[in-house]
Amino acid sequence: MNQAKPLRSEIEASQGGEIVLGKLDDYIGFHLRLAQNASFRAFQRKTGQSDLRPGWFALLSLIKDNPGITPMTLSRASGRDKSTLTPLLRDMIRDGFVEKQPIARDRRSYALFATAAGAARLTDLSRHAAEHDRRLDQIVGDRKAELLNLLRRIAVEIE
Amino acid sequence: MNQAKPLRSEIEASQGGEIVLGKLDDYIGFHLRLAQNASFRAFQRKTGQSDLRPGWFALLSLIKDNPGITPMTLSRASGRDKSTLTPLLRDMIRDGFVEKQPIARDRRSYALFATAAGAARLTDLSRHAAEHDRRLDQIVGDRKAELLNLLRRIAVEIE
DNA sequence: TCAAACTAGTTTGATATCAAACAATCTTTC
DNA sequence: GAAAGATTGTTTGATATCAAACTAGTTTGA
Repeated sequence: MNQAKPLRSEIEASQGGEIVLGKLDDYIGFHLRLAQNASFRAFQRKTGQSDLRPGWFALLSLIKDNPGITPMTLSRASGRDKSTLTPLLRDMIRDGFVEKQPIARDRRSYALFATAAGAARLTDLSRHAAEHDRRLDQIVGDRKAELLNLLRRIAVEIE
Repeated sequence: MNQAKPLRSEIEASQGGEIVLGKLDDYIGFHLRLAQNASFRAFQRKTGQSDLRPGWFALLSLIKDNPGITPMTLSRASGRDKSTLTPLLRDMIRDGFVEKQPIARDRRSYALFATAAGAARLTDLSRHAAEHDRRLDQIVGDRKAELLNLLRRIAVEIE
């Protein structure tokens, strides 16, 4: 349908601010990406000045709250591929925010711990992250619980 | 708080499936990323076999529904930086799915149109995309309208 | 009118990300 | 207890993405 040559009026409309989303407007995946992208960029702008890499906050937080966690478990908890974590962990260890210890019963892996410097840095980052998320809280208002539930279900149930 | 050395029980717990999300569990941004990432990966797996690049679907759909749209407008509509679009558009034009035409009144820019091949490809992609989004629809059930509203508001209002 | 400010698109550089292939180690199965 | 299979972490290769710097063209305003 609508295979005909576009009308002049349609073309004119496309130049202005009147964008037709079409079927896209009904796609959860599309809006999910738009929202996440906008949120991620805003967070990055806020923390970028504070010499923080955006991926660090979630990882450091998880390591602090789960002392001895392994890279593989961390990968699942943070929703990122294990190979993505390799260079991030290397840098966090190099910079003294995280330490690794061998695991006796599995020599392939290692246990991760936040150092005192890591905990301090996390506190610092938490200020920015909390500020950012407070903005998100404002936007969603009293429907936050429901939103979180839906997002959790999407993350878990999609395969 | 909880600055003390981690208990052995905590360490053990971190190895298993019991992950403590801590403050993260209350962060919209965190769950947004998790959900988007999972959804994106699932979509990619579904369409990857069909020789489709995931970024193409939204762009092609927008070009088809907005004949004559410029890269800049497309950038805003798709939520991606203009420089991200450059190589994507180049490839879509090279492969004959999209055509560009000069704009008389602004020689810096150009107008984009979907070709017949592009429309055909879009139809093909739509099948996969619709299938994927039907899965998302199942997960969110009757709260879809509300979810879309929240996601739209986040994308627009965060700055 | 024409210089200054702005805007559109491209190029370049830096991250982030996944997936596949690999090596080392564990676990299972016979 | 040894071979086969599974799991963990790393390396490598391919995209996607943004931001900043750049070029070319347009708009503004003095």
